[in-house]
Amino acid sequence: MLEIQQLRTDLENVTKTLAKRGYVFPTELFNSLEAARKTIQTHTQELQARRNTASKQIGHAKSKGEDASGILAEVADLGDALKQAEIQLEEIQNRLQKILLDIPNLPHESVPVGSNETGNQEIRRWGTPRQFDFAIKDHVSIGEALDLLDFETAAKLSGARFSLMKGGLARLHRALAQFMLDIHTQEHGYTETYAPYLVNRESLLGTGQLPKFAEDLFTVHAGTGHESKSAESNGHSPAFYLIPTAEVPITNIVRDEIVPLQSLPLKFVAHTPCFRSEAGSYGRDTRGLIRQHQFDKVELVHIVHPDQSYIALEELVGHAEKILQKLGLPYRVITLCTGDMGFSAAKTYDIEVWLPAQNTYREISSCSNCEAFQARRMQARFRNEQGKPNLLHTLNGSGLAVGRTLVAILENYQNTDGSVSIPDVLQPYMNGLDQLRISRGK
RNA sequence: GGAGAGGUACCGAAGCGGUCACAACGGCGCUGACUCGAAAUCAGUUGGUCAGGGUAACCUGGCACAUGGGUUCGAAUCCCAUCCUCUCCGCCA
Repeated sequence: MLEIQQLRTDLENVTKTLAKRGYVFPTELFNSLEAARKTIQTHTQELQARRNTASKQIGHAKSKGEDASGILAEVADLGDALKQAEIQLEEIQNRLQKILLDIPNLPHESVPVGSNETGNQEIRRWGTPRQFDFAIKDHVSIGEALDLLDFETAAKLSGARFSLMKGGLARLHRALAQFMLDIHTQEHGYTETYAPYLVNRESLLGTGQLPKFAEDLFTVHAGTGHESKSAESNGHSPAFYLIPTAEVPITNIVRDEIVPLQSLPLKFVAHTPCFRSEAGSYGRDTRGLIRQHQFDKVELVHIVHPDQSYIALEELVGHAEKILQKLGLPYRVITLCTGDMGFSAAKTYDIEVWLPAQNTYREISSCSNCEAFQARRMQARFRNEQGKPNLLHTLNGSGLAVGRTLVAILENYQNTDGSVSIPDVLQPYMNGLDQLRISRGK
């Protein structure tokens, strides 16, 4: 959410900056609502002030045993007028609030301007893609040939865009998450957290997934015990939402809080499943583990002093990169352009890992500085040097998406005989196993 | 699921129809005194949010007693609904 003050005083610049990311600000609507708000709010507050003084006078008079009927008569029709004004004001405020909640964050000045992913800027590469002297397979073929990956059964259990992993692959998946958590807690100073996978509406409003992106989320309704009478069909609002990323519960830790200055920065890491409906992505990445309704992610969140957030963003990307370096997976880092950034971000770096079967780099992490955008929605504050509450800055980034990292390992570490080597750093997590290979029935 | 207690500022907590929300009383924070300095002690003081006005420090007013309704000239206080926390019982991985 942007600061409404900024819209009032600097609307021209704000709309210009928003236009860079393709957002058309409803200037006329906003201005007319603002004008109405101003008169109605002033009027309402005047009526309230009159009611307050009159009531106080009545109280004084009655306590002294004097006659208050004069003032009572004076105030008789104030109630109706006030109620009407309050209703009007609330309606206007709601409409303004709705506009405000729909406006994306302002891009930082360092963000390249562009309308889509072609405007993104590569800023560095690490590692050299391996040269294969045999015909390489993609991760689906590799996993299925090893009898460790089974999409058909997953479809039977749940439907499309779900996966079933077994044996060494399931273990490798677990190993990756453990490895990432260990590095981030032991080497990068994060606090490990375990958080709810179901969250309420307020949390999603706080981080910006709601109200605009409801169709991307899975909802959970409280059970009635009767399938036919499920609350869903009654049109009740959902009791919970499945988290699309751990960013939601973790960032909302500081919602409605005033954090003491000396406890900053807060750095949290969490390994959670993520649930996304992937509405609007039909036909894209339908094969394999790249785009699933359910996937695991290790998420990094920073809660920082506003002066520190761009330093923190560089650190955050570095922490995610470290994982890929330790795994020996080639990657590149790109700065998303204004048109390709997410709703809440002021600046985003994507890390893309090399996938040989696709002969390209694919997103494996997205690291964003949201500045005060989420903090303003959440009323997440700290007590500043002067002892006054100030909005925090929030950042989040994947460190990393576990499923996609698994894909990268399968493809980059595949061998000519169909086996897959396990990176050295993961072997301790695999009970010393150094390869995934055919072993029937296991 | 049953019974009870509770949700008031940064924290603890009093208030239980008007003169205690300009929120008592503690703590915390800040300022000053004492001290070489600190601790302790003593004194003072502030604390959320929105609007209007002002370059500004500030001024004026509104809102905020879990949330949303209701009763009333007036609600933290009375009534209704919902959420959450705690204690006990039951059930349970």
